[in-house]
Amino acid sequence: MALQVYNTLTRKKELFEPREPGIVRMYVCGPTVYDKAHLGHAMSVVVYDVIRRYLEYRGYTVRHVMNYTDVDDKIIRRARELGVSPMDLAEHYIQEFERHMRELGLMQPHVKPRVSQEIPWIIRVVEGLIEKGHAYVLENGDVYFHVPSKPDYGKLSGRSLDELVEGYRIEPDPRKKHPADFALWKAAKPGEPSWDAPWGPGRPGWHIECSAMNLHHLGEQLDIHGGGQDLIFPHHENEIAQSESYTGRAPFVRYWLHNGLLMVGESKMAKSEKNFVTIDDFLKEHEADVFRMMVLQSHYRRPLAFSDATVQQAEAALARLRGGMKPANPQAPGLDAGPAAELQHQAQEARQAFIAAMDDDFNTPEALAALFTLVRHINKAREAGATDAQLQPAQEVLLELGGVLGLDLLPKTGAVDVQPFIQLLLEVREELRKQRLWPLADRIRDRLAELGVRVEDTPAGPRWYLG
RNA sequence: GGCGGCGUAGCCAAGUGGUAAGGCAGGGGCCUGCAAAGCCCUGAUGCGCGGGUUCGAAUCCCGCCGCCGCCUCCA
Repeated sequence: MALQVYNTLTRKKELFEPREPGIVRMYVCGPTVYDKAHLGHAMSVVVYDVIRRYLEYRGYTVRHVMNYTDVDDKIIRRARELGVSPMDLAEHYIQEFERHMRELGLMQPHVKPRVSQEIPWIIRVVEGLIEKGHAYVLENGDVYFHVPSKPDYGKLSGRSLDELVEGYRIEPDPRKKHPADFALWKAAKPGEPSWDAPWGPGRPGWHIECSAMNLHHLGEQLDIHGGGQDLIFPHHENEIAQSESYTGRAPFVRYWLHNGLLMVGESKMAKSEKNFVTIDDFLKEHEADVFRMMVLQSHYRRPLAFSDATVQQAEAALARLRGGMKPANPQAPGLDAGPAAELQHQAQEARQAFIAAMDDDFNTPEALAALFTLVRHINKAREAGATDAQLQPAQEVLLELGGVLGLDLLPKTGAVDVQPFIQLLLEVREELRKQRLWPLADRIRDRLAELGVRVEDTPAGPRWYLG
């Protein structure tokens, strides 16, 4: 078995073979930092976090780059509304996004370049494109990429230039040589951030930053480029045009991965739809793994339904996975050698099924199905009287595979020193139960639950856990 | 209008030619003082609709219907 990934460029699943064996160069489009991030952004970063974790689990060394767009029309506009400097505004939201990444349990990208710090590389690429005849400078200092200079333009999004022109819903700028030409550099305007360049001061257009950052941090050709499906056109199409025209090398990207969008009812979660839930608001009500679970329960290329019901379902599913990690029943007699060995075997099968599922274009719903099956086997073994020592190997597999998905399935143990007190309370409660003083016994259980200690009675005595 | 994609049980969602995973919710049972947790059993004779190809189709082809994304900033 080998890893297969779906490539937007070819619209097929392909055998994954990085250009340099064992090394994966991966770039993911990050946010434009002009406002609070919502769950749509969170979905994207979680998807690529899982992909990276799995690649590393499979033994690849991943070099992961995610950019921050901190120079942009929207940032400038919003800063003006708020009366702050665009750079201060961007810095604020970068810090906030950094916090989100920690709260969501994401692995840190190795490099997180910002447009404002990549200007020399951007200028170098724009200059190269002008020299090679792929770009031209207007009188006012704007620089445009000339789309017809790239004959295979449209290969990613599946559009021809003719189709594009027909589809235009806005009047093309008459100064452009071709209606599809797009800005690489916008001439400086009063009150906007700008940098000097050989053809005049200004700031970069949106698409050029990713080409320049890739060149700088990953080289001329990369293995994986990810982003939301809404970035396929024009952003990624333009990125290909820029990079391949500049370097003269193709393909710029071996595997283009695009995640489906987060849906609220029938439309995508977006700022403009006013249907978004911010990451902060979600995390006030739920832990991060609930969101991750929701993302994992659907395939990354498909749209993901977001609603109160799907959140609740994810919460329940997560609790079920964690249930597999519960300890053995008190005074468990132990399993015979046969059934004990059977559990180990089932754990190995679960691992194989998990890998097979993930190898098939990161099929996380199927991978989760393997984990649920393992949980059922563990639960059965526990009910059959397995000891902790007998459960442990299978539980370690569960923990390992959950970890590959970025889930923390380990029950919270809390401070060690509270345990004697809980034990004491439970002993007292057992006495009360023996004397059939149910109201008092239930009160202890209810009060402990309020304090976050869940007590479950079993025939052999009570067990408890934090949660 | 153009391009891309989707439509699978109450909900979420895998499966892309070999006879429908998994989770949630629901029902029945076991266990239990109760509760919780867990275990067992249970749900689509059918995968938007209508044709076609095939020994065989949710999966391929054709035609409809509905929905979404992109074509303007967007993860």
